Amino acid sequence: MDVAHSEVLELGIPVACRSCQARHGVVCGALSSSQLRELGRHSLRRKIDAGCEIVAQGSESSFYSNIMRGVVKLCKVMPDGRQQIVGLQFAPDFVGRPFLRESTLSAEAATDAEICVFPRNLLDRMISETPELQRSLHDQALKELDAAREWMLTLGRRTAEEKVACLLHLIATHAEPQTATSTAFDLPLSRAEIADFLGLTIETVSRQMTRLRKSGIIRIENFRHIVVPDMDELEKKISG
Amino acid sequence: MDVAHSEVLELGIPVACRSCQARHGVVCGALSSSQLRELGRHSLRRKIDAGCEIVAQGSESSFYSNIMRGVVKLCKVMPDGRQQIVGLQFAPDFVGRPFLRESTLSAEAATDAEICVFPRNLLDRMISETPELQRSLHDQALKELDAAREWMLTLGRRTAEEKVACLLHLIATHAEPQTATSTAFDLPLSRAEIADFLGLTIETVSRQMTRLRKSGIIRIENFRHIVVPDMDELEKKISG
DNA sequence: GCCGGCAGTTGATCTAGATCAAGTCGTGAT
DNA sequence: ATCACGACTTGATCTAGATCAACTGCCGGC
Repeated sequence: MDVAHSEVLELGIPVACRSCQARHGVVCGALSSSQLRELGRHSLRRKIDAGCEIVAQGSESSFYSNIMRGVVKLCKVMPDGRQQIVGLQFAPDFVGRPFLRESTLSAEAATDAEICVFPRNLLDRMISETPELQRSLHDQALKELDAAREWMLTLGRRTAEEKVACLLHLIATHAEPQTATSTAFDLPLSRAEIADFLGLTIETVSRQMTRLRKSGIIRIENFRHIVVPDMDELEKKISG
Repeated sequence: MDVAHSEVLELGIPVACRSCQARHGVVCGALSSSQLRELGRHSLRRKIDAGCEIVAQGSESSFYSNIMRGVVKLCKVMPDGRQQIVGLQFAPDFVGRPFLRESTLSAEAATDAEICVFPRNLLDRMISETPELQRSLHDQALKELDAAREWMLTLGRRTAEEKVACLLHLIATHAEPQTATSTAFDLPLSRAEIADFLGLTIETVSRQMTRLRKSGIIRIENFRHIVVPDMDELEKKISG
């Protein structure tokens, strides 16, 4: 986090400033400075290691968070162990389910991450007092809903190769482009996680990755680092 | 609609009353009587035949609606014609995408239906003026998001038989139960639509339906009418 | 430097569900 | 009554992706 842009609040916890909302999360951008100060007094900034759980499926959670850095995966698991990743979240997304205490999914850091943790009661009160905050959370919920439905199309109707291309495209759009057409990024997910996101097996994911590599659409360096020389070529694999 | 419970407003259009929100849609339940009167003055109640489109994918829509009766399906289609139903909506759900003019999906009546159509501009104004309305739409968005993610698990990780059981379960929970354990309902979707909802083909849907029939979990009368003698048995097919 | 273990790849085989091809049933028009 | 058509079912076959089984390459501990 860019400390020059943050307010350092009571307890020494940097939370956010109003002038650069995008960097600091959907929550903080919608609050007045006195609300921010109060929230900061009760919030905690935490470093999270990859793989560490933020919210557990089926548990009651007494806090919300904002992602400040890193990638968070949202998972659902069935009693028999089958697993599906139902969404990825990037900074500055909000993590938590307003208006419902029990979580129907788990949130887990996919990479090392930093989050800002808010007490649930306090934030709930602020939501009901601050239409601008309600609006900003409503807005995020709708974006997630659009993304979820787009992914339903991918899960239900695309081939394995298209699915993998979709995943690479999704992650590429959250990375800084290198030039007008090319992008490079580190995959935040293992092959097993990609499989659980796409409804495939590890082996098929691997095969489709090498297919895309052999066709020249991507380069793979050290398993996790991906180079896309031409995003248009990648998009052609998706549109169907 | 229960006319005894409605206010008949200017233009003779019955819209809603505050005392029985559930019957009349998430929008009307959150409004004051003067807002209701204003909204009613610019709203239209419409009967819609099965198959008729309410909002087209990719189009700009200048209205929202509330479902008063019937079932609405939300579809996404790919350029090459592959199709995925990404959600079903029942009365009293709200139809439309707040904060975004262009629709990324189409909404189509799955059965004969009745909807209440609101001008977009007017309702947008009311949303920004009425935290209670914002809250109620936020709440519906979150419910749809939960449902979408549950369905992602179904699409990505369940077998064909489980998928069909999930669909029947979903529709059964929106029908009036007959006794403590048994339910009966008319399917609002054709086999082709069920296939597009589950990411399967017509033939597999049909085969799995007869499998469930032969195993005694459901009875099928006249193709479209389903009897579930014991909902617990149906749920067992789902949990995995 | 060697060893063990995890993450990923690649190959051989199997199978759930797709595809192709007849069917049946029910309904509405002539 | 008969025909035509659309919605659904059923059967035979095919195939994309799953499963099973090596194998590679990297990284960390000793």
